[in-house]
Amino acid sequence: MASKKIALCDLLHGAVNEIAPLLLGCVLEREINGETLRVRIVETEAYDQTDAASHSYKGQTERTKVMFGPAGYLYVYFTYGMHYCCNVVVGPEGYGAAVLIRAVEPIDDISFNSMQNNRPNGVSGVQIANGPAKLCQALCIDKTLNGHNLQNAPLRLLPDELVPLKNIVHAKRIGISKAKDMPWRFYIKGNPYVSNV
DNA sequence: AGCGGGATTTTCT
DNA sequence: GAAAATCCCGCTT
Repeated sequence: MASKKIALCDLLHGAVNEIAPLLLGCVLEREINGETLRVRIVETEAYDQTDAASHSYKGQTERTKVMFGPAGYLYVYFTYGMHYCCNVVVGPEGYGAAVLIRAVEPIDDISFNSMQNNRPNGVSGVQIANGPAKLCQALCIDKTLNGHNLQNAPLRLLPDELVPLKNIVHAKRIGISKAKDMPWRFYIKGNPYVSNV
């Protein structure tokens, strides 16, 4: 036993604002077109049903029903007429909570190159995945993955290195008009892929 | 470096 | 009918 591995279901047990920082450092493994892309999560934001900025705030709807389902599933929403963003559903079934994945870092060159090819107009460098809609485009995540179980192919969430607390920055959220002051955005200190530093 | 606007469609009022 | 958990481009300091 070289390292103690955490099970996904254990990691997702608790309050959403406690789980959001724990997802930093976890790996997303996306299988697409015969390739396996691996990225590390470097920035997250917490949302739950007590929060005026959350899609689950006004109760369950057709769009948000995945947020009210069991933990460990993917909630994908479409916004601004052109963008997808993805969340990891947490919390007990019946409670609407999820963690928005805001930025990821490719783990190897194969992942980096494929992700860059998935982004239009020669976007390169950290720009390929330093935002919630950017990473969805880079990893080909759209509404067909809404409600997907993250323990299965073609998209898995794998607990990995726990990021030490001293390397995690705790900040206000970005891009929302309500409840802006809730310090529910988390990112890895100094990581180049973090958005809007 | 920073601000402002346009793209474009789903979702809810 | 309006707003939206965004991104990108162009213009101004």
